[in-house]
Amino acid sequence: MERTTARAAVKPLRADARRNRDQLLAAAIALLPQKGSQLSLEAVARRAGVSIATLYRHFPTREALILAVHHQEMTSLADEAGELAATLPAEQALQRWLHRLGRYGSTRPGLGDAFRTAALTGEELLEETYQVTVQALDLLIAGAAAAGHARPDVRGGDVLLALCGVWDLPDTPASRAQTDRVVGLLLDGLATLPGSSSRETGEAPTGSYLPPR
Amino acid sequence: MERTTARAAVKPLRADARRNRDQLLAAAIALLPQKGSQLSLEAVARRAGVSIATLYRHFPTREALILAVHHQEMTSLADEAGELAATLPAEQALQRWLHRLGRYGSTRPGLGDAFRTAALTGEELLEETYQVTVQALDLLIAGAAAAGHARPDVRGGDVLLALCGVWDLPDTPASRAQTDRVVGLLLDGLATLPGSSSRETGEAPTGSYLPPR
DNA sequence: GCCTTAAACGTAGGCCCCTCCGTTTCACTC
DNA sequence: GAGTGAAACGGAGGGGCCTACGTTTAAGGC
Repeated sequence: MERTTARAAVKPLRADARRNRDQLLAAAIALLPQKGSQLSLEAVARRAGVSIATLYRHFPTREALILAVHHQEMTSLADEAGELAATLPAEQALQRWLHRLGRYGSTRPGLGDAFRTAALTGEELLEETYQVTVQALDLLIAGAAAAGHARPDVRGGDVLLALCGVWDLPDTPASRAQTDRVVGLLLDGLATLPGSSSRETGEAPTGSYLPPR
Repeated sequence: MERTTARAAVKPLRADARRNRDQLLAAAIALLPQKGSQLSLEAVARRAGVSIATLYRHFPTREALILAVHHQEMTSLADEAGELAATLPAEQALQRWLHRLGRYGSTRPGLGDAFRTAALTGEELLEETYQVTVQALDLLIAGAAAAGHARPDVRGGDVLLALCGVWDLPDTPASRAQTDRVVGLLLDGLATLPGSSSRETGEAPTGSYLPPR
C-alpha cells in the first residue's frame, strides 16, 4: 500500500506560499461548518488575508480546497481501516469501518459534494483524499470477499458514491438514522454472494462489464 | 394513491405567463443535455427571450427548473411502477423498476443533483417530481416487504439518495456498469431480511430511530 | 550584500447569480 | 371599448466565480 505515491518528488513550497496556504486552510476550516460546500471562496480568501487569485493558485477548485481540509482526518480514518483489517474478522472490520465512515461524512458539510466531484472529474487526476478513501474501502471489501463474506465484484468507489448521497442532509436525528439505514443496506448488499442473490430474476443489465482498475 | 394532491386548486396561468413558462422549459430542455446541472440560468432566459427575473419567478431555484423539465417523464416512469406492481411478483417488480430508474437517471444530466437538493430542502415543500419518485419506490418496497422479499425498514428516499450518487458521472460504458453494480447492491441489501443479516455483529448504530412518514 | 530569476502575488474585468423595485400587460367588469 | 386591479414583466445592481496579465518577492549564486 503506497498511498503517498509520488510525494517525495514535490518541491517544498516557498515560505510565503506555505504561509498563505496554511492561512487559507485555517480560514476554510473556520467557515466550512456553517456554510458547507457553498461557502464563498472570496470570503475564505478575505479571511486568510490574501487575494482570490492566490486561493485559486493553491486550490484550483472548490473541491480541492474542501478535500484538503479533510485530508488529514480522512487519512487517519483510512489508517484505522488497516488496523481493523489486521485485528478483526474481515466481515466485522468492513462493517465497523463503514459505519464509522457514514458517521464521519454526515457531520462534515461539503464532503459528499467534494467526493462526488472527485469521482466525476476522472480518477486520473488521483485526487488524493478521495483515492485514500476508496483504497481503504477496496482493502476491506477484498478482505471480506477473500473470507467469503462479501462479493468481490463491487468496488470501493461504488459504495462511497452511494453512501455520500445522504451526507448532504443537515445533521439531525432523522438524517443520522437515514445514514445508518443506508450503511446497513449497503453492508447487506455487500454480504449477499452471487448465487444466494435474488438478482437473477430481475431485468438483467446488458453486460457485466467491469472497467479496469 | 393521490399523487396529484392539491392540484385542482391552482389558478390557471395568465396567457403571457403560460407562454413564457413553456419557452423557458423548451430552452432548458435544449441546454440541459450539454450543460448538465450547471447550465447557465441566464443562458436559459436569453434563449427563451425573457429576462432572468422571469425565469426566477417561474422556477425559484435551479433544481425546480430541472425537476420541471423531467416531471412528465418521471411521472410516467412512476406510473410504470404501479403497472409492474400489479402484473409481476412484488420482488421482480421492484427489481425491474429500480434497474429502469438507474438507467433513466444516469442519462439525465443534473437529475441527481436536483433530487439531492429536493431531499435536502425538506420534504415539507413536497417538491413534486421528487415526491412522485419516492412514492413509487415506497410502493414497490412495501409490496416486496409484504411478500417477505424485502425488509420493511428501508425507505424509498434512502434508496433514491444512494442511487443518484452515481448519476453525475458522464455517460460512459464504465459508469453505466457502475450504475448497474450499485442498483444490484441496493437490491440485494433490500432483499436481506433482518435475521439473515450479518449486520448484528457490527458496531451498532446508537438507536433504530425511524422518523415519521 | 547585490543580482537574477522563477515563483508567488494582487488587480481588474467579464460573466453569472439572485433580488429589489418601478413599469407594463392581461383579464375581467361595466 | 374604457377603466381597474392584480399579475407578470424587465432593468439594474451588489456580490461571487474564475482568469489574464503585469508586478512583487523569496531563494540561491556570486
